Amino acid sequence: MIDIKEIRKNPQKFKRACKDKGFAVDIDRLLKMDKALRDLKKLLQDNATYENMLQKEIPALSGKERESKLETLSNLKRDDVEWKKNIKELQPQFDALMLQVPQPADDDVPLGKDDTENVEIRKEGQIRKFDFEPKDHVQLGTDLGIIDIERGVKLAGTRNYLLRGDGALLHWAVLRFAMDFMVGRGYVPLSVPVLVRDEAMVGTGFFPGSEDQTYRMEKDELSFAGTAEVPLTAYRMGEILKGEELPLKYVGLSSCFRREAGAAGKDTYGLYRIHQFDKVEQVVICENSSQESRKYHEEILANSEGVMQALELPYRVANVCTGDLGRGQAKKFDIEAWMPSRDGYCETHSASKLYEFQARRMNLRYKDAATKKNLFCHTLNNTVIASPRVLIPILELYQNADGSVTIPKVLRPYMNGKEKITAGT
RNA sequence: GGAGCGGUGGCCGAGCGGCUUAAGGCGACGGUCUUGAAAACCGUUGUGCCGGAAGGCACCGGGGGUUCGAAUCCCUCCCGCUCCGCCA
Repeated sequence: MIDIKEIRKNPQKFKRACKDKGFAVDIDRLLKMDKALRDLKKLLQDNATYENMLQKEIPALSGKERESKLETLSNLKRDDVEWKKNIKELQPQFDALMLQVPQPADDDVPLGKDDTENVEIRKEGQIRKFDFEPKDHVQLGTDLGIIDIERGVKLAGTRNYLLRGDGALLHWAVLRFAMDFMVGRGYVPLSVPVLVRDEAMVGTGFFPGSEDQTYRMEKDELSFAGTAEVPLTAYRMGEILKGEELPLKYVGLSSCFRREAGAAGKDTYGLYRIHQFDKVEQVVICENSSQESRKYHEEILANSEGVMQALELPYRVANVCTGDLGRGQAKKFDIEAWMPSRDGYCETHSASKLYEFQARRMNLRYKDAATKKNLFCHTLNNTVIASPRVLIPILELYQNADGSVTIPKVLRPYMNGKEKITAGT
C-alpha cells in the first residue's frame, strides 16, 4: 500500500505508475474520496470538541440551563449521525481503492509492456553445444523412469506429475543444497504454514488481485500460498520490531500451489508450469531506507546466482520492465536459466524489491533508534531454488549421449555420492 | 466435535459507568553514584489524525447499541487459550 500523503503530493507520479505497470486505478476518484472523507472527519472532530465541552458542564447544571445544553448537544449529534453515515459508506470504497494503487517503478527500471521487453543485464556460464541429438527433460525423465507425468495427470489432473527414484532424490537434493547454502550465509531457516489467512495474502499484496491464481479452502477461509514469500514476509506482521533486530533474513522451504488460471494452453509441456512444486525462498526485512533496500536486493540476487553457479548452470540476469512488475514491486531481477528444450533462457528466479509496500499493508514496523519513530520496514524476496522447474536445465544440460544424466557435483553429497542417473535405478 | 475462559500501551497486567490523556511491574532512554560496569535511586517514555502553532480529536480485538457520559453495561462478529473426545 502507498502512503496517501504521497499520492496527494504527487498524483501524477501514481497515474504514471498505473500506466507504466498496466494497472487501472482511478487516482482522481481516489483523491476526491480522500478529500470528502477528510472534510467529513474535520466536521466530526469540531463537533466532538464542542460535545466534550458540553458534557463536562452538564452534570453540574440543573433546570432550564441543563435542558438547553442537552438540546444543543442532541442537535450536534443529529449532524454527527449524518456524517458518520457518509463516512461509513465512503471509507470502505476508499480503502479498497488504496489497496490497488501500484508502487511506482524505480527510475532505472526499463519501460515496457511485458516480459519480452525485459532488459538483459548479463550472461553467466556457457551454453552447452551437443555433439549428439539431445533429449528434452520429459523424454529423459520418462526413459530414465524418474518422471511420470501421465500418472500424475491421472491422479491429480493436468499440470501434475510424480518424481520417482533418483528423480525424487535429485529434487530433494537440489532443495537441501539450496537450504544449506542459505543457512551458510546466515539466513534463519523457517518451516512455515502454507495455508494462510487473508491477512497474510492481503499483507503481501497477492490479494486483492490474484484470487484466481490461488487455491482456497472456502470452508476455513484459508488460502494456499503460491510461495513461501507469503508466510516468511507476514511472519512478523503487526509487530513493532526493535531497530537492532534488523535486518531479518529468513529462508524457508515450502510446497507452492498455483491454479494457473488463464494460462490454459501456455507452457503445457513438461515440468515448466505446474500446479504444485517445492521452493526454497529467501526474504529480507530491513530498515526504511532505499540504500538498504538496494543493498539487500543485490545480496539476495547474489545468493541465488551463487546457487546457480554452484550447480554450474548457464543463466542470465534480466532487469524486469515496468509492464512485467507486480503491483507492489519497485524493481525486479529475474534469473533465467538456459533450457535447451525451450531453446531459450527461462525464468527460474525472481528477486523483488518492494520498499514499504508490503510492510504498510501488514503493519510491520520497527522503532527507529535515531528518531524514536515507528517506521515501516522494507521487504525483499527472491527464489533460492524452485524444483522441479530447475530440474529442466539440470537434466537437459547434464545429459549424456547414452541417455544417462550426470549429477551436478554439489548435489552428490545429497545423493549418497552417486555420480550418474541411469535407466532402471 | 463437546464444554469453559479470555482479548487493555513495546511486553506483562490492574481497572468493571464520570477522578483513566489507563494503576503497578518489566523493558527502553536520560541522569546521580562508580576507574568502568552492575546494583540502587531520580526522571522520561503509546499510536494515529487535524492544525502554522497553541491546541484539538480518536483509539483499551472489529462493528453496532444503551447513556448527558462507556475500557467498564448490552448485542454481534473476529481472534486466541484451556479441558474433554478423536487422531498423524
